[in-house]
Amino acid sequence: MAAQQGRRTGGARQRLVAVALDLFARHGISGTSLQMIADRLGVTKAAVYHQFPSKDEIVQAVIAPALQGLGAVADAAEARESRAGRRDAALAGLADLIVRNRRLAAMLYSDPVIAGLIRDHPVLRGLSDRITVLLTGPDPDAETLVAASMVGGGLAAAGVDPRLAGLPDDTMRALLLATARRTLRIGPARRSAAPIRPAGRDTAA
Amino acid sequence: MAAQQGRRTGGARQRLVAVALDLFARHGISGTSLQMIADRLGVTKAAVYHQFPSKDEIVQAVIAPALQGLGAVADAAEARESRAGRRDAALAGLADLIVRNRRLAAMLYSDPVIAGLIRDHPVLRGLSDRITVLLTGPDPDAETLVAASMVGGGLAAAGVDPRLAGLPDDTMRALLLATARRTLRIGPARRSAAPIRPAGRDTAA
DNA sequence: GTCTATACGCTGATAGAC
DNA sequence: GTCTATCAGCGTATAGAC
Repeated sequence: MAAQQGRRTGGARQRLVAVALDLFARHGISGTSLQMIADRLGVTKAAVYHQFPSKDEIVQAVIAPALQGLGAVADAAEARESRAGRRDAALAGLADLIVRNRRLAAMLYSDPVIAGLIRDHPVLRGLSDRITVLLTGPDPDAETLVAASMVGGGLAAAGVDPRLAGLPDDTMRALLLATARRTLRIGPARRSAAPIRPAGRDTAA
Repeated sequence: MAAQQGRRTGGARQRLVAVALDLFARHGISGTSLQMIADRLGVTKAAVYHQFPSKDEIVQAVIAPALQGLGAVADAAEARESRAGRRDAALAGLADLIVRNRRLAAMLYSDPVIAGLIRDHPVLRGLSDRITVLLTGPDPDAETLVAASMVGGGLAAAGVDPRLAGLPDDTMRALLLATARRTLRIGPARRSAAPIRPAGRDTAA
């Protein structure tokens, strides 16, 4: 693993974000110190502080691509005319995002620090709500709500599951989508719900 | 495993474990300091250290009932004769455990510290593997593995979802079970798969 | 961009009085 | 069971040299 040291052109900033993502996913955000990040990069803490003014800004930089991806998925899905179309597009977009950013997605879903961020930050909260509405419709009953909750958590959990790490992306995406649709009581996906390409892939673990 | 300390003498210990669970669930284990626990109890850190020799032992005490519950579920499920019976019993037991220990279940599933514990501790790892085998059978294909992974993560996610916090336990248990069975491509539950009563309920937040 | 050096609060943890 | 007092180490963060 040890994230592509060979990339000479790649800025120090990019390498820092990559190792931070890896450490955040493994130890959690609170469980990751700037010292750990610096050690992994082979530099000192001060060098880290040269790139980012605070740990919080590192967190922000790490999750930025995922937020951008989620925003793009929500935008695209909301543009559909039918409710089923919006739901299908959101689901396909989510599955695709998870596959291409496996660890990042799980971190977004499970880290308590992120949960606090979503709780407090209006923009993030709004994004989270938009996705929920896309999946469940405006006034979901308890059954739909439970299914949507399980799909969200299930997608994120599958994304990091080490037993699934070896699955090719295409297979993984198809299985995630099919299983999620079954959970939500939707029939097999139609071809129309093509994934979108918003955010870059996770740097290799 | 410090479940039933002598009613009078164990009062402080029980309260400590209860607030620790609440704080762990909210901020994660790494994000919870002994100072936070002490403050919530209205005592000093030294008083906390009088009850437990280390933070690690507090973590152990918090997750003990869940581990005991999981062990009981696995034992009961493995006693069934048919594979479908084992799978059904495991699923029903899991759903029941989650409902009665909502926050604890989610913490077990998502905290990086717990993940490390499971990775390193042979007993915990074995328990986790037993549950997986009960749900998927001995040699699962990729599709079954994805479904099982999503069910596990989904159950835990639903357990803490604030949108579902108001659902009565009976409703929640039934919906979790039905949705999980659908995800795993199993028909409606038969009456035989009755839940087991291993661990106490979460202490209120 | 990276380094050394440093500040200072908070961390988990210990010792001993009440 | 709880307290005060104290510890070494690590946490984030800053200043200034190279």
